[in-house]
Amino acid sequence: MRGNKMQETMAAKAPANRPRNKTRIQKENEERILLAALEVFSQTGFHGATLDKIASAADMSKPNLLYYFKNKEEIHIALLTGLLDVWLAPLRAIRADGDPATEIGSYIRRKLESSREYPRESRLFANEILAGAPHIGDFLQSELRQLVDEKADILQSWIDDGRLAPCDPRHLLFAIWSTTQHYADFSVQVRHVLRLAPGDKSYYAEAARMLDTLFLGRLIAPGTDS
Amino acid sequence: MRGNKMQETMAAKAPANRPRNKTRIQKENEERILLAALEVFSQTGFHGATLDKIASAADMSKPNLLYYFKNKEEIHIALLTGLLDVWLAPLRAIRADGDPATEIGSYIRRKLESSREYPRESRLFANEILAGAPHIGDFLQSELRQLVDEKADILQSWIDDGRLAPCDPRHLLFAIWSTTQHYADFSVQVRHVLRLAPGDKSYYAEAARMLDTLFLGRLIAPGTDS
DNA sequence: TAACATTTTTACCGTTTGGTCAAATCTCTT
DNA sequence: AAGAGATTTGACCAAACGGTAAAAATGTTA
Repeated sequence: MRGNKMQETMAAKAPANRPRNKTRIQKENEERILLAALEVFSQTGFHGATLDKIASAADMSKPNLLYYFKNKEEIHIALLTGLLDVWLAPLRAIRADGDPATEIGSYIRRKLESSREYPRESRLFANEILAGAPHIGDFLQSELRQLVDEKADILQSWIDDGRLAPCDPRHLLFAIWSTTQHYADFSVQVRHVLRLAPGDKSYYAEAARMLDTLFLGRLIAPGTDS
Repeated sequence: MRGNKMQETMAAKAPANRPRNKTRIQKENEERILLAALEVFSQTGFHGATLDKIASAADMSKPNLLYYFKNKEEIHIALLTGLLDVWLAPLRAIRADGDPATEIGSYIRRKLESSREYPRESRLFANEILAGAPHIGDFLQSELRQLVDEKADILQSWIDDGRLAPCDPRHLLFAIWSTTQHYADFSVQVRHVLRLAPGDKSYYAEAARMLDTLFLGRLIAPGTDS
């Protein structure tokens, strides 16, 4: 078939296609678009975001935006997939040969840090899960589940050794995820309850103390059985 | 002014108006609409929900739906405001004269029960907060904050009495909210990690055990300092 | 059952939105 | 400086969306 030349031409015309080195402009603009899209998606969710909003946030015309990403969903997926490794990184760092308290404490600190440094990413992720994970169902079933299995085994071994209270390791992870991400995803509520101005992140220090008490110390004083 | 008759006529024509007893049909249909809207809003968020979807879920034509609620936002607000009391109820029930472990344990159980029984409501609420609470900002600043202040005082008195570990009471509440609501809001993720089928809620038993260990027991075994 | 109010439907409208297309402009290499 | 390819733009479109108006149908009540 004499489609060879055809393919070359195609690849040159459409930048999002097959392996063809990216131009300087391509790299710059894709970056700009993703940054703008993160802002917009994390504020209004997938359906609330419009291509016009993203384009104007990226200081770019809508057709130009669509020159780099073929539709709205592709931008969303690009953002999410770029996110997943960041999301998993703190979990990956848990070591089997460490001390339970140290490892769990470090994990909590990393997740909390992640919430403080990347609240938009956290909200993007939360939105996706809330919506039923239409785009990252595969990730949840494969990469995430496998890594959780792996780390749950480590936690289980600590339980078996009597160094950790008997509990379902996966639910322990759920508790860490929810408490740490809460400060990014529900920051509006947190701020209203604490009477803080928008953008004030001073509550993270107290949050860290609370989570240390909760996960590493004990909350209820002994000898207070009713 | 001879506008009296005018007012009466107005009130009769527009059902959503001033105090005029609701018809049987009005009560039925408003209920149907709110139920359908809860389903749709909780699945796709405010922007993802369309009047057509809600109408068809309520088995009703769109103009007919708009005969009962004047626009999309009004339906959303009606749902949310109906929700807030339910959301606060478990917190209200905390008693100052109770035992810390008992009170906190009961509170957790009530919140967890709420997540299991009303996951759609929980997701609706989560969506609203995630979006920056555009419709319930007032609630957060007034009712919620006041009640939290009140209950935080109770927790603080327990801390002062040495019956509860020193910690910021508000952050303790955050931890309870996040961990319990996580099972409703992030159920997709929970199910994927646990390899459960959609609709399977069997994980709530284990969740309750985990949260008891976390909040009422101690997670890290003593004497394991590194 | 007649009169009146309530409810439902049909047909429609303006706007927003995701997306296309071809022409124009810019950039880079030779 | 010229030519090829990459990028940007303006003009446009069909579908979806939120919402309206008025007539038709139904329910209620005296």
